[in-house]
Amino acid sequence: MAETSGTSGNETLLFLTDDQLRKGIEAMFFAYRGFTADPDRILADKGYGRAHHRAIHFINRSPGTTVNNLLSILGVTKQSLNRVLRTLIEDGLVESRVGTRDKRERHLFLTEAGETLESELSTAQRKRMRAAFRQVGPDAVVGFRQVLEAMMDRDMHHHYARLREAGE
Amino acid sequence: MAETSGTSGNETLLFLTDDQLRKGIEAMFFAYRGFTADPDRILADKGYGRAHHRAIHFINRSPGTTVNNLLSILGVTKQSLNRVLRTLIEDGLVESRVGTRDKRERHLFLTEAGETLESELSTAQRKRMRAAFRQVGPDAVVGFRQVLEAMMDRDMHHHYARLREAGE
DNA sequence: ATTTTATGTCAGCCTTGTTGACATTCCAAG
DNA sequence: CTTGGAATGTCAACAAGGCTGACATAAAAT
Repeated sequence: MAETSGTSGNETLLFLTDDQLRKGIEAMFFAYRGFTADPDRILADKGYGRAHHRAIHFINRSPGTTVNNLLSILGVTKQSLNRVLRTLIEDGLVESRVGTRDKRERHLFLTEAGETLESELSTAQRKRMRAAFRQVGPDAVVGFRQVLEAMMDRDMHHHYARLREAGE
Repeated sequence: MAETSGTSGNETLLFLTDDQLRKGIEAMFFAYRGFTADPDRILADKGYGRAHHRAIHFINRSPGTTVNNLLSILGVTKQSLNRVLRTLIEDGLVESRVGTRDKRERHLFLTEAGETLESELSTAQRKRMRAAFRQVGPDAVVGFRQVLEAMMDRDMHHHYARLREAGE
């Protein structure tokens, strides 16, 4: 969090041609496909989709999170998330506990089975990320993260930073 | 193409914790949302989706490309692409010419209206990419592209490289 | 000439996004 | 206390864009 503070002086008048920018755009497109490819394969076997993966990931990251909190992270409607959550709960991967302080809220947890799937998915995804990071070296990794952070919307960066706090 | 040649010696035994990798994964997730946000808004107004954007982008990149070539780039089924192409053709954004040498093929071109929309979309997307690149500086940009390339599947990297040739 | 292959189209299904209507719970104002 | 509004979660129905299967046509092979 220290190194990304503000627009600190590096407004080095860069000549960025449309070509350079377009390469970045296309790289982003093709890389994202690779990024999701391994989890997608695993999920397809079990009858789930990418939406299930996202839910599982962020429930694992913040056990006990509420549906509403999850909604603002995922940026979908509650109705859309609800469908996914319902199947995960029915299948025994996620547990939904009614809030004690506020009974309107549902707090979400992964069951053991849920943690097993989460582990399988994130292991596959980390494996690819690790290979890429190793291939290019630590400086490139820093640059990678800097650009991605600069590309996020403000509120997404907020969620990203809050998750980082917790994990660090 | 010169600087990315092979696994050249930088296999520097990196200690990559699961935490570091997960940060990369989450950065990728949140950043991709930002990456598509501006075009998505423009498209929604006109009744199109992200799939239309992808088709328009790559037709613009390779005018006269065939449906089959587009398919392998986009990585979807021809039936799925066909639905999108049909609406674009009906709406007069894309022109489909039957091949002269091989009459089975359809060659795809943007019409003037298609080029107008393409320009609107790519201008918005480049604007965000440019802002991000400027914010973080040229070294970070290099690292960004290196990681993304290392994350692509082999065949996607192939398409990426072929497009780069043409644009350079 | 007839079969096989390549390419593109049409029909129908599934996931996952959307909006609208609604039930429950909490809280604040009367 | 009760009543009206806000917050939260659920149910229903629809749209976009993936998918597979069946099929038409053109080219190539036998």
